Amino acid sequence: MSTIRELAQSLGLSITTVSRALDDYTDVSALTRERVRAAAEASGYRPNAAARRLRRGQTEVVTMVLPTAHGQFDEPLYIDLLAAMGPHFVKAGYDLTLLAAPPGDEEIKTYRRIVEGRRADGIIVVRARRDDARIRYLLTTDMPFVVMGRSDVLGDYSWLDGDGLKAFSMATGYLLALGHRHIVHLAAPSAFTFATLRRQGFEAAMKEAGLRAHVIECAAETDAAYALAMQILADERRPTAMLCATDRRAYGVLKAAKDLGLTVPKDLSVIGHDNLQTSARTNPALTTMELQPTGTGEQLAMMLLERIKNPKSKPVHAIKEVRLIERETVAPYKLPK
Amino acid sequence: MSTIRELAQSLGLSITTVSRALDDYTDVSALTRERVRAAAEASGYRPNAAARRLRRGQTEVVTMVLPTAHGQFDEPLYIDLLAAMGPHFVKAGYDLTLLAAPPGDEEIKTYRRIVEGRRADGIIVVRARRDDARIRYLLTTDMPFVVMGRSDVLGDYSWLDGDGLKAFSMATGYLLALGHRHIVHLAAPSAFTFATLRRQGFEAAMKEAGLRAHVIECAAETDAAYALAMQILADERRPTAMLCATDRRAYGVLKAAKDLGLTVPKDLSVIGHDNLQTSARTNPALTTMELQPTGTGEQLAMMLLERIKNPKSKPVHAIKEVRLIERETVAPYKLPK
DNA sequence: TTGAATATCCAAAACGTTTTGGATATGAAG
DNA sequence: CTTCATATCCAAAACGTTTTGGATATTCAA
Repeated sequence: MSTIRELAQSLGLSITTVSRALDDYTDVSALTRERVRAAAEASGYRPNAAARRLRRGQTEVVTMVLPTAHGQFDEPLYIDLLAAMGPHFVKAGYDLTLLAAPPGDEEIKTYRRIVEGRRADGIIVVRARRDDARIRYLLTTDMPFVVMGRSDVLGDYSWLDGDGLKAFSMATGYLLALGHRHIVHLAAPSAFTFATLRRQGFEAAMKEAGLRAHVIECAAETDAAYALAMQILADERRPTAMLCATDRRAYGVLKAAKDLGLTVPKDLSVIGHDNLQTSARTNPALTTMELQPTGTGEQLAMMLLERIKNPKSKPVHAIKEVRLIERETVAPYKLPK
Repeated sequence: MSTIRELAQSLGLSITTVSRALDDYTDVSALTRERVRAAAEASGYRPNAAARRLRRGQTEVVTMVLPTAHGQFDEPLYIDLLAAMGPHFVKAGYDLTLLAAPPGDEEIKTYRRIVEGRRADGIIVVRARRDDARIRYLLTTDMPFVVMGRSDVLGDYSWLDGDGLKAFSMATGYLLALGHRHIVHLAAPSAFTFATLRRQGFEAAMKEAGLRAHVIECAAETDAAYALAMQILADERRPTAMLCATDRRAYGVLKAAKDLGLTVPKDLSVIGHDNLQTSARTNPALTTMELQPTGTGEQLAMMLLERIKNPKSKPVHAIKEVRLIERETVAPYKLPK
């Protein structure tokens, strides 16, 4: 229960001097500074966070709001991101707060609570949507924020995204080079920007090869992908390869193939995207794509810290390369005898 | 940038009355209360969190510190826990802050920072150790906390744990009933309480059956389990079943079996514990044990809220049942011809 | 009509910092 | 001996709430 007042009293100094000594001001003598330092250390004094925040007008907190469908953090991807950003915020003196909010009304309310109650100095918005109410709202406030993913919302804000278009174009090219001609793209709902970009990459590559681009939209859940894949793969004119917008969708495809007695990759090649931890351990191990997660977290953290420190600075946009991770779910297409 | 002062001024009321109106005090008339409410709603007024925290002496924040080896949140288990607790804290008006700290000096420093800087009203300690410096430290403070797992540290504090002893005793009995006689238990380091309990469960069941209990200690990482399993399973007198302290260790065993050309479960039965999301998707799907995650999160949240609200109340201890999830990695033992 | 009870309001203090705007002493320069 | 710069310190204000301890009307009972 030690306050700066008690500490000052025990040293026979004013609280002003103690405060300034601890904060490296030049108008306190080296001797006094050391004396104060030692006493603070010994008594375990630490400034009351609420008082300092009130006076300074900043919270030393950044918040990430996870969009979550049923009260669950269902995206391991964002947990990894969180993990990667954590240390950088800590080093800069910020706590990282995590909140979950279901999309819709509740989501914007959560953002308002943070902004209006001044509960954070900055916000990380993840899983950008093409028309994103969160971004639209934040642009009307002076709360610094960065976005993971791209959005169609216009305005000056920093964002970072993987190059989904190029990645899916390359992955398609990879399958084409292996002889596949009938490829189905299991896409995410077009409300998400990443879905559109990945789809465009697929379509561009197929078009260039003079082939028809077969796209099927699919909800995020593995079960939804499973149900869809069961239909697609039951057809005798089934595709020889499926390019999935996400790993979770790929899991559904893998399960459907297994249940239909198809061998992956002999009968069907599968590619995902995200490189979730699980993907290395599916059997066979999933061939997928990933945006280097650690570098990304650091970059995103730095982008936000810059926005906080210097709100007038020019927002930054970064498109990061996505790399293909070849594992065991892709094989050359062989004509059935 | 709206403050209670501005709101009061615009209404021609004192800030006292506005504050009390918003907080449902009885000494403000119904008419005034409604007027204040409406104005607050319209102007988007929300109390400044720092000011309210300073005055009230509470932070409306609870913190969970994840022990993390290399700056990574490596335990999906605790993420699920976090997800389960989140909504309950939100409902009670608390923000959930997440911090990561590597075990050792840095870990205690992180706890000191929270306690001494009054950065939280309560703390959730996870992955309890037999001699746990975090618990020892927290017991010297007046910070409310709850522990996930058991510890040998004596003192009055609330904790919740799965019944690992019974679970591993039952699982061993299950394998014995299927005819297995040569079972190896891949244990966690004995510094963790859960490791000791699970081991005791295994040993008790083996002893009752008059068999030798073969225990091998193994680091948490899948790779460590893999290396150990490669040795154990290469022996021609290899076990017919392996009971693993955690799913992550079981993954290593599964991989080793595959690399050695052994078929699971025909040649080797494997059981894990935790039921990580991934475990349902290994091939074959892992038979494992789990402590109901959602109920656990809620219970833990309630325990902490109770400690915060009523620090003098008697701490609570809960041992929750663990259930076996039968999937595809266990089969009866058949004599080789 | 008077006194007490009740209803409704508010001024000022307090929470623990950081920062503003000096005050005082010392030394150097003229 | 002044004057000015410099070094070192500090009292008081401010941040935006909540709470304490009344103050003022109004109503009711006698």
